[in-house]
Amino acid sequence: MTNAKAAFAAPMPHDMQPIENVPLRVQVADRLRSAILSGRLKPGTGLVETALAEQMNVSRAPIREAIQILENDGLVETIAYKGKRVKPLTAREVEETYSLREVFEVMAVRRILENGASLDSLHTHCNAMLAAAEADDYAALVAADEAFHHALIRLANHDLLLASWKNLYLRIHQIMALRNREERNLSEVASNHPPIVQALADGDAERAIRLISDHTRALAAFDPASIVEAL
Amino acid sequence: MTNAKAAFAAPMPHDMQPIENVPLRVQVADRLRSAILSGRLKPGTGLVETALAEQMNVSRAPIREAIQILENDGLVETIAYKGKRVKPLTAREVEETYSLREVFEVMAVRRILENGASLDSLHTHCNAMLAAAEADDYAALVAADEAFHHALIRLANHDLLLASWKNLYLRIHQIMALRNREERNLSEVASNHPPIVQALADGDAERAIRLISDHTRALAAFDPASIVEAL
DNA sequence: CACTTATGGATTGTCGACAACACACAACTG
DNA sequence: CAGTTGTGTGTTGTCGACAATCCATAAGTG
Repeated sequence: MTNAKAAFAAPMPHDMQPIENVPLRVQVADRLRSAILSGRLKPGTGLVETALAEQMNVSRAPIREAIQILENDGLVETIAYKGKRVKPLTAREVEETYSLREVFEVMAVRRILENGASLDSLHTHCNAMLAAAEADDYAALVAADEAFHHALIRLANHDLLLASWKNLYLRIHQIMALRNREERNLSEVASNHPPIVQALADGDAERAIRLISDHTRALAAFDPASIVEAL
Repeated sequence: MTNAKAAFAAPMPHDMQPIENVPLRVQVADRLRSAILSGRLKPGTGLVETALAEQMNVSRAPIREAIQILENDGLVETIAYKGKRVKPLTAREVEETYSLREVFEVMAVRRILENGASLDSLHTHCNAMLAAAEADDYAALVAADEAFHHALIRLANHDLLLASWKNLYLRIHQIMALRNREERNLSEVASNHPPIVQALADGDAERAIRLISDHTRALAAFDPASIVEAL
């Protein structure tokens, strides 16, 4: 693998990674997205281009484009000549988000059973969840949970499904951040997942689908009081 | 309903509709989208901001934003500092598009059967299709077909599903435009739909789902030769 | 007082110019 | 001639300024 071209070049330290050129709009979009998904920017909050531009010390152009990116993510909405704001979350939207997610995951399960795929990654993430539950580490549990479902979708080998699921999961992130963490039993959440993997391993379509359905549906419970209504 | 405020105002001709202020970016986006969906702009075609700006006699800003809109529609892709182009259509993408559409429509059928909804609109569009087939009017048939499926999704009463379906259908438009019209029997296509409505009316979930599944799957057949490969 | 018509402030929409960047190809160097 | 370094060209990325639009509020009008 060693490239002949580099025969002359000095030995490179390993930590000299390529400096990546991140356009401003992406940096801005990432910051804003993170703020929204973490709940620091609440639904209904107005986003004013000039103000953001000044705060972040860039011109309005990248801010505009960043906001448009978030609009595509479904996190921000624009009202022409009036303003842009973090999209308010309605109870209906939450319900729809989770129901669509259920359909996506069921589709993934179907495809995995039809086409076959290694379930190793699922096992790994299951173990991570159990460990996190053991350690009473909420953040780690959530991360492992997402990793599990992400892996599940990826195993379906369907790029469009994966992209759609990722987009949908953004909102789920947001919802989870806003939800008052009426912590359900961590180990209970963790223990929900291994049976799914087992059903997949057994090739038991009906059981796998039922488990996934029940699981995603259980998460949809949402305290409407924690929804921040529109301005 | 006559508004008291308008008591003084002159009688208005009916055809004096409100002139809507369409931002340039939207006009540009609509034009470009139409060109892509109709196949006039083929996959792989490069989109150069300055050139488009000059052609359409606007500045680059609205062009940029329009292209970003199309990117969200999944019709265009950007390669940083290199260019933007109409997203190439791979056989895989086509397959994925149709398989996801199938899942969406099955979801809609399920919800309609669970929640109930008036099937009048479906009947109307069915009749339109049959009439179009009778008249051997391909364009009308395609339009009625889309209207039928659009109505089906709307009946599911799920805004997120509707939005996702619309986005997906954009690509289907494009695919149909590029496909060499190996015209299947028009009346055969038209006659596929009434049984679906009947199954819905009968509340026969399994039959309705099977019919919809078969129907969308039948449409997925695609001649790979008609795919315009990347540049 | 009911209604219409100015006015001002805030925000987005559009513009033209310049900077940053990637790529291809020419020029150089041993 | 292999490999490196410079240079040019075409494209996107960013900027600051100005125009268009909307909304709320005030001023006018009978």
